[in-house]
Amino acid sequence: MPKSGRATITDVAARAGVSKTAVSKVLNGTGSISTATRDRVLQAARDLHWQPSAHAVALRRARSQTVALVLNRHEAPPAVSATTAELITGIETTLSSRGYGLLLHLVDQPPGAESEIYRRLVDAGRVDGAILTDSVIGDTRPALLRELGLPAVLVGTPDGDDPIPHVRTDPRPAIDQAVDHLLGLGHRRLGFIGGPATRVQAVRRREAFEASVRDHGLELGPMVSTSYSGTASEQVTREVLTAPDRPTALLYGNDTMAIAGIKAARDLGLRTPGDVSVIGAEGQSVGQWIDPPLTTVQRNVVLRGRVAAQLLLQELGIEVDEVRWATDEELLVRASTAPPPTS
Amino acid sequence: MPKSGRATITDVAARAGVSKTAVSKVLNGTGSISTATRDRVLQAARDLHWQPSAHAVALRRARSQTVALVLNRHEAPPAVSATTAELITGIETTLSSRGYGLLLHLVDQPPGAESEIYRRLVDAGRVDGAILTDSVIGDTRPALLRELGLPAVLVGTPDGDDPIPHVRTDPRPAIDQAVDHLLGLGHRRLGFIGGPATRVQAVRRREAFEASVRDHGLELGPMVSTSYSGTASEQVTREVLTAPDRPTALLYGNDTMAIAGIKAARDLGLRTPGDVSVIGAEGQSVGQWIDPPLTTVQRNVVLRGRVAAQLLLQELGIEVDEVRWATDEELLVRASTAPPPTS
DNA sequence: TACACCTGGTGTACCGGTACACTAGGCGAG
DNA sequence: CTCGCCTAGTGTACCGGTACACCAGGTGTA
Repeated sequence: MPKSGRATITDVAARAGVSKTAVSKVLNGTGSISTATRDRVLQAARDLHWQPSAHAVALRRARSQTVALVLNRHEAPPAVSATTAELITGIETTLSSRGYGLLLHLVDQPPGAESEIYRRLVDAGRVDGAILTDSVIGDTRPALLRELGLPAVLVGTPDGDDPIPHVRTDPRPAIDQAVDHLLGLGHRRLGFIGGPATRVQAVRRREAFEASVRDHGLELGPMVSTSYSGTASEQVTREVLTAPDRPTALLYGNDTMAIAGIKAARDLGLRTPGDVSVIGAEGQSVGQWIDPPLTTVQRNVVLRGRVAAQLLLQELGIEVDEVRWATDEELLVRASTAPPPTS
Repeated sequence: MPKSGRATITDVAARAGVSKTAVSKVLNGTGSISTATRDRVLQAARDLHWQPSAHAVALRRARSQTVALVLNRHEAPPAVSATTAELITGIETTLSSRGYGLLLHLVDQPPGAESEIYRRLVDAGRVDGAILTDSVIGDTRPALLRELGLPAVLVGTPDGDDPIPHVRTDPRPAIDQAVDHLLGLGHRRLGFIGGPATRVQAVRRREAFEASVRDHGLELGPMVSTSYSGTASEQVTREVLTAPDRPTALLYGNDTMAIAGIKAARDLGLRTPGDVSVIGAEGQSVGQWIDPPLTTVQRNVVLRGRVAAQLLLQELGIEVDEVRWATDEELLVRASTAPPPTS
């Protein structure tokens, strides 16, 4: 008779008339068990709604089947942004298909001070691995996690030549597409308003832009690094557009910045794309509804999350489908870019 | 000598020269322990970087200190939307301040088919409670979770008079603010383009709008329920604006819908707010950068998440600060609303 | 003086699984 | 016929904590 409360392996064993060990073997497919017994056990398990206790298994195996995603909300108040949300989607989908859980953690301290968080997570044995994002210059997390013995994967570009497994996109091809596109339209003076100089991704992108412009035989226009927010972008854009010799086209670090930039231009009496062309990044869906529809460097963040999770599972010794990863960026031309004004 | 691998309670006990029981008592503040012993134990624990094994504790106590958030990505491909992201921020912040973890789960099946997910989570003892969102008409989840004995809290409005604890905002006050605002500008014919009729929140909002319009002594304009997406909104808006006797102002179910609506109007040659006034909902930050800046019914989703988590902790028997909750909606007037055209 | 009671501990079973050692019986080879 | 080996299991220690029973010694009280 199934009593109240959750069923245990002992209940299942009793109902099937076998030992606990037999049940365990059936469940894990280890050892040898006759088909008849197997079926009886499986039936008993179904009858009793039995699921092995995640904690008992974790305790015995010293494996929690859980992965941590620690997000830093120190610099960006909306810790979980729309992009992060997509990332989570990709990660979780892959993880759960392999029976892994995703433990989400938000941190308020500045990066680096998070070390205590990771240490706790590891010491308490809550997670088997971690996924990192938003790598910064001089990031200490990869080294910390190696020291703690916690497998980890970085979504983005590692700082320096840190050997942490990662999912990175070379920013150059998409930047080239954008620059080609603008040159094709007749632009000769391009500006760049990217993310903060503390972030590896932002720095690499900026470098790629510089290189691309030079390789095209152009002079560099204004280049600014600022926070990934609309507010910062609006202000910086105003400065860039009021300075002498203003650029006729602007590349931004993300779509929010680009949209805020368009507003800054508008406030100055400059039309987009008539007076200034604008290119965003990330490809959030809202870009297609605004006026003008935003030309942007689209990025497949869900895929990025999926690949990161696969990489981590691989790191944990789980069999996964072959991981293929080339790039996920592509220029999506809409209407915020046009030939420059004929001065 | 601290050996390799994680320290256990036995290591700490040995180092402090006491029994495991003593260490446990110190840690949990149960039983009586002299100050001297207490200090020795605490010191030993620090020395060894000891954190009690989450799984051992969970196994013994039959409590996992973890809460599930199951998101349904069946109807809305970007399972984790920007709004959901804010919700998560609120939930996680509160949870982790009490030592609780947040386990995130995405589901692809239609609502209802998720029951298997919850059952598994419960049977495996992975979580102590759950937070639900996006309640639908005829939602079976609250009943299911009651049957499973899993404490749960709903973010949103329960269907019918389901007794599930919840965080709900009466849509009426904010709708009244919006309607007052529009009437004050001189509008007399208002349209409503809201979320799908399957969603409780969307239905209540629509009812509130109807009631508000009637109570103001106006005739009802066109009212449409559609999916919470820009694509759907764009199409529906076009239909509403091309039908005879078109409204001069439109209320939307969220900001994305509103922004897509503005585009639809623009494509028809109608200016916002000159020809049609538009009001969004949710108050995503992008609304402030677009042209025109979006008037919207702002909502404090982070706070909503915080309160939901508090409620759940309370349900779990944890002491929490007094939970105060009144409403979190307010009309934020920007520039997408203006007097109607003088025909 | 005897007894109850409090303080500050110790010893051990147990939570629900898994790993490993071990065994009974059947069968093929020498 | 005997041995070895394979199949299909059983028995039990153990993972790292917590709960509960118990105990020594000091103090208060009748």
